[in-house]
Amino acid sequence: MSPAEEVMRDVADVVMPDLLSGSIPYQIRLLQIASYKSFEQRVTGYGSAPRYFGMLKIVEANPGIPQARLAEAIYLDRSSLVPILETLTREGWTLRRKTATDKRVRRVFLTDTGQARLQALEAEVRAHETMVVKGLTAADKSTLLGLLARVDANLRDYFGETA
Amino acid sequence: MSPAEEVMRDVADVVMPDLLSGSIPYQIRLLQIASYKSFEQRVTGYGSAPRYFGMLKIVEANPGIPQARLAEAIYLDRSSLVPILETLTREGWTLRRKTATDKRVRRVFLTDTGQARLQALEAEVRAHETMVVKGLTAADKSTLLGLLARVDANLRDYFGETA
DNA sequence: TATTGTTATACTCTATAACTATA
DNA sequence: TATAGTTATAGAGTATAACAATA
Repeated sequence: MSPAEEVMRDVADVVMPDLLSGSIPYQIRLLQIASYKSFEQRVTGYGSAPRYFGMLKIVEANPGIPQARLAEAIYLDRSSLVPILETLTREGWTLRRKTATDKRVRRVFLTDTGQARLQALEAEVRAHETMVVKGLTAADKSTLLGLLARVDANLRDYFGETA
Repeated sequence: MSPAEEVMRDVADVVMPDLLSGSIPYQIRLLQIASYKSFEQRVTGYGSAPRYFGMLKIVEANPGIPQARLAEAIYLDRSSLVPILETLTREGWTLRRKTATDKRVRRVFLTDTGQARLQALEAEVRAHETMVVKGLTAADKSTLLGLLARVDANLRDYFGETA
């Protein structure tokens, strides 16, 4: 068997192109996938809530937010939010109330038990974040968030110009 | 109408919780979504290839890589890779050849035209990256990649310990 | 006319399990 | 027994278009 006929048997032997290793969007993408997977794997026992933790925190901070505003805040079409709220309402996290002054609008709230369970979930979220940023000093984290914010500003400019 | 009855009309009025603004995994997640969306919106005329650019670069750097190794390199199940390769092969980017020494294995290559078109696509990818990191110095980019690599190391440790 | 929430629908992406052929 | 590729299938998650109610 000539060397050219041998078959690669181990991922460790795969050559990663420099272009990818040095690409900030590519690294962010890989990191996001790994971070999200580890989060979902670790945080169990909260039904569908972990994946909507950010959204639930926004509801907590904006009690009675209209569905359309909530959808915009998490960059979803308002039709995509409907099944999510149905699930979270069925699981007891959220409730929707009609608005007296504008009968088109339904306002979203946390239930009392949703509020309480969100505290417990938040502790798990913080623990996960601690794992993710282990070894980074407060200055490192601040630097990282600052650089990510600058990248985010570029993307907002881009969408602002093209929208 | 009492103030409490007024309805929020603008996303700008939504309060973003500090926990989210200061969360590195959450910011990475939002950034990834925005970055990927801007990339797909900008780079057109290359069929399905833009979303698999990273994979195509890995094939380029590892000509003849077995499907199973390629799937591992991009963190996909090997069954998920099959329809992707069927599409890219149908569009003329890739080809698969059986291996003489191990008849189970199919090795993946770029076609000549795939190789040539990948050069043109790469120019678009670089232009997109330039937009994303606009305003960052070489030192900033290096710092950002270094901090992301440290986060990535934490996640690899985590998966290494739990797998 | 425009907005809100909803429904119907379709498409993309992914994993799991089971199969075949080979090793 | 284990591995490589495939197929069938199912489940998220999302968007678009069209609708009724309301502004």
